[in-house]
Amino acid sequence: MARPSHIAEKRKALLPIVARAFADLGYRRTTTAELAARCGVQENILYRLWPDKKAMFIAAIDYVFDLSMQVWSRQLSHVEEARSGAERLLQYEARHHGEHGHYRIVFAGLSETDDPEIRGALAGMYRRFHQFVRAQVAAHHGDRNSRQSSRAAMAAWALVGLGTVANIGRELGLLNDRHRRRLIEDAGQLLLEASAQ
Amino acid sequence: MARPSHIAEKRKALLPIVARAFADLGYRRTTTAELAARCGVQENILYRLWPDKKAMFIAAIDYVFDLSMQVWSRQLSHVEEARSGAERLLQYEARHHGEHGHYRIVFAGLSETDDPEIRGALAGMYRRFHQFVRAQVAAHHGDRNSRQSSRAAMAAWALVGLGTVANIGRELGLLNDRHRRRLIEDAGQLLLEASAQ
DNA sequence: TCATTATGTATGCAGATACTTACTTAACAG
DNA sequence: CTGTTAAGTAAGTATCTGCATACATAATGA
Repeated sequence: MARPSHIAEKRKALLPIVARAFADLGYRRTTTAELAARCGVQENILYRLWPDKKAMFIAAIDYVFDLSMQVWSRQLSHVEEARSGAERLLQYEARHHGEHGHYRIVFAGLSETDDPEIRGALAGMYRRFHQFVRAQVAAHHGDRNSRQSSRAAMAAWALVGLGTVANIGRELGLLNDRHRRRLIEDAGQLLLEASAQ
Repeated sequence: MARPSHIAEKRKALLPIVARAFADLGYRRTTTAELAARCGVQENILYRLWPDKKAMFIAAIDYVFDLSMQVWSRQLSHVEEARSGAERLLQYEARHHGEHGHYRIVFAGLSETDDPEIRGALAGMYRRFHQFVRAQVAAHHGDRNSRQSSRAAMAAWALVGLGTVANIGRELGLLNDRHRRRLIEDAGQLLLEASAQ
């Protein structure tokens, strides 16, 4: 009939702003009024794009995951024989880890883990994240898609932990850029090598 | 004059309850009304013990740190020559890591890191925590109080990260007890050994 | 005993906060 | 042109929240 909906595009356009708000303020302090103001719209418009505030938050979680996946696969697509994908990602992260502050959304979510929907979104996100890292580790070890060793899985979790503590250290001013970089590079390499059976 | 104050004792008595509330609910959702109800007192009584809600939260942060320090030093006091302190702590954590859910207070705090007081409390807590782990790692490496190597510092951060990701994995149901235990034991041992120069 | 101070109860309040309602305006298909 | 529906504006509401106040009671030292 009349006037096609542009809801999907609008969602896509506002999502980065919404995600930044949640990253800046955490879940509770990010009020719907604040979100609307940052987006330059009225609150009810946000409620036409998402059913409630929780859905906006979950969309933000998915957004930051998709974004870092995008960045990482771009990094992997640069064909280079000298280093494995894992090594290239490690080097990239050593330089750019967490520079957008998006991980703060994860911390915010981890304070709301008794909500089953938020918990589910976070769990799925971590699962996919870990799966990706684990595949890179396994490839580095030379396992070609065969049943991946549980050592690779363990190393992948440890690497995720490394990234997390690097973020915490940055956030709290306990690790400067140089230290953080060395931490990720050295400990990362160590985990990568030492876990190779 | 008249009637001595028991404020310090009351604070001490209520602190575990306050800490649990923050761990269960995060910072914002833990209302002063909720705190009062859990403590079985009226709100204004809490405000006689601490100047404001933020102070209650910071007290909770310190409390969980003191508590785990207490547990750890008890673990270290069991004299045993076969294993280093680091190894004993690792083994203990592999079995009991995060079982009180207190680390959720940290996640809550990390969502409020733009508040300078909370950030300061968290940073101090992490600093002392890391310092402790680092000393254990250095001792394991045989460095007897001399200038501790930066490798020990790095390994200590990685170990803290390991604990963090183990907590996240537990919280989100991504790591069961068995996996979490193996992760801490194996990756922990690996970090301990491989970082020894 | 009495002045002083801790402890406890009840209630108040100004400003959020998530979400809604009522209504106007503008785009597009037929 | 026109009927339909999306996009936008403005204001409202019920409830919550951190914190304050007013007042009664009880313990204690002098």
